[in-house]
Amino acid sequence: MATIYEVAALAGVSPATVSRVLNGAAVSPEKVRLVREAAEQLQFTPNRTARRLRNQSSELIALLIPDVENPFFTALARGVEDKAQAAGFSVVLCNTDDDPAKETRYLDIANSEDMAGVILAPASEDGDIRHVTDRGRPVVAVDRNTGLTIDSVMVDNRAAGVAATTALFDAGYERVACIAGPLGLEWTEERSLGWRQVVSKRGAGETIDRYLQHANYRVDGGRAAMAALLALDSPPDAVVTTNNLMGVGALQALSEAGITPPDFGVAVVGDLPFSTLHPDAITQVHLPARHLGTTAATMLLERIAGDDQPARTVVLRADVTRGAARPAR
Amino acid sequence: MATIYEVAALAGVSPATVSRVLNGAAVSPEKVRLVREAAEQLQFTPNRTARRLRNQSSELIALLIPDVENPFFTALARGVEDKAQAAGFSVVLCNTDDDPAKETRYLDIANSEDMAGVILAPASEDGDIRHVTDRGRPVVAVDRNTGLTIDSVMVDNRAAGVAATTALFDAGYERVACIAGPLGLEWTEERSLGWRQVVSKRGAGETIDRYLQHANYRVDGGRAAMAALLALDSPPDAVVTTNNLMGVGALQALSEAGITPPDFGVAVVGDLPFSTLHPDAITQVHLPARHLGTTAATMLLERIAGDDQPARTVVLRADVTRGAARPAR
DNA sequence: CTGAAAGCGCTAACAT
DNA sequence: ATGTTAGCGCTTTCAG
Repeated sequence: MATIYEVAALAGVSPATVSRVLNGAAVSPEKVRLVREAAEQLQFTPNRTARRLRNQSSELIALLIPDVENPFFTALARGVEDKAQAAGFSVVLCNTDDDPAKETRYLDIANSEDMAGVILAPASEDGDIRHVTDRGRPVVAVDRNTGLTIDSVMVDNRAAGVAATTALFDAGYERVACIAGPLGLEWTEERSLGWRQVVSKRGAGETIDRYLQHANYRVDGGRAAMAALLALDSPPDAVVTTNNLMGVGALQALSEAGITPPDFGVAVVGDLPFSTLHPDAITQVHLPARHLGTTAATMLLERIAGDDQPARTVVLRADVTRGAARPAR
Repeated sequence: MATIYEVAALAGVSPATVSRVLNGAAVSPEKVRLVREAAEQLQFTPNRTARRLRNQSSELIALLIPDVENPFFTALARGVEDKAQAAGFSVVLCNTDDDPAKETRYLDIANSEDMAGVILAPASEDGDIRHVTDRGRPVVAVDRNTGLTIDSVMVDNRAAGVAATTALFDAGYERVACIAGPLGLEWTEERSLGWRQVVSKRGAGETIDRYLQHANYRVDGGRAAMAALLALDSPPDAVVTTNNLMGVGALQALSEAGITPPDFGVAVVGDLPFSTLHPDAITQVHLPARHLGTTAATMLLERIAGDDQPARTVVLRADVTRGAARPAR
């Protein structure tokens, strides 16, 4: 790797001048040319490590998500990347696996790597985010809340749950169950509260609790929960899942039982990734994953640029694609 | 951020000793204790930037993939991450969008960030990989070939195409079409050559070319190509798609036309992500995505550790899950 | 075993 | 407008 000293020597100027040319400070056109030629000739690329050590900051944004294999988060990542790229920043994607320890580890790395900022889908509400914010490094929470008052971009989870459930009742289903994630995770609890809210008005009141299943929030969890629901004495005729992956699992279980929507109503909070079903067989509450990402990135970039207004919370709304009506029996 | 100077001062030793403690060099037990306590008290985290500038190397691995939203590549990424984590390395995921310019940009970054190595699913066969290898930084190619003789981990694409096509003929289909990616991409051409090879033996010879569709290799491409095939005078009764995403598109187009496998045979090279279809309705040639990642990471880590044997190429095999037989008419 | 000091490549005062 | 120089935080000779 050539250094600015070598470039300077070849161009017959001082290293400082080379640095100035690189950073667009005032230099005579003549020397600019000389430096550019020398840099070209030596295939010079500035050493980011040295620059960073000097500047105590980099053009790197850390994006911490629970799972790169979940399309919701990859879409979000795409949104972040688009905005970041355009502003000259690179994004470092980190998998936390929803493990607070891994999250902490990555936050420490963000610090010791002098990253410009962090976008975080928090694994828990009480992570070590202060380590980062205390050092003046901006952090934006996305999709999930933190205990701290920092910028955040959320989805109206309650409304999403309500919308999914309402769509099913409107389509003529009467016994609407819910497959929710584990207790204690705010996003899934909110969505299932939305379900409960609608069911308590429009459903057959006494069956509410039997119709609420908690599962791990992945495909296998959704599948198991759906199987359990189908095995009930008086099974539901429709189901809401509080995320995309459990939706896939539920549909798999239905398919294995020989049941096809809309014979059984299905509403998913989230987008069914790569679905090969007929588009309006089911109801989808589309979460604005990518938009979540672009919004978070925009806010973070503002903070990086020095904006220090009070913490903001943006709540994005999901929009619904309603599935077909329940077929007559 | 506390520095080793502050730790040293607090512990009453020299910065060099602090460094030694951190790096496990020989230091008297007494001072080790002193240093550890001081570090603890100051919440000291070593500055990676400074360390890297000094050492000219980091514990960062760059992973360049065309698309984070493609489950094949996220599975691969998981594989890389697992191995890397275990060895104390962090993985930086970079999206190239199959754009050689972006690829070059990221390779430059890998250089100027002093990354330990690069795992690359190349966007083209003649990228600027030399920039990196010339600097002695190890690079492992994965999933696709480069022009250079470097370590690589591949899939037997031809065999995958053969396996997919054979499964369809064996299941009783007679007019097997192929939806391939754009011309000029080796991986998809190889897979479609596998198809051609089988069809020329077992198929109705004269229709080969009409049954070969080229599409962009994403969902919409597969869908359009499938629609085109269905509109032919004598349409096929089965189709092979050369990747996962086009498989999804093809299934969508079939579903829109009211056709359900196995009434129409479908074989996909790659895994159908999050499929809600009945598991054996279609044939899948499972590409060992994760294994590709772990293998590449293992090879890269060996190189990083100093291994300098000649370049190796590992070819992994796909295994097939056969779909149902064609129903009698 | 330990400390002093140089230097990784770059940038930002400070001079000129 | 340009050159000189110090220093970002760390590791590693080199002395002792």
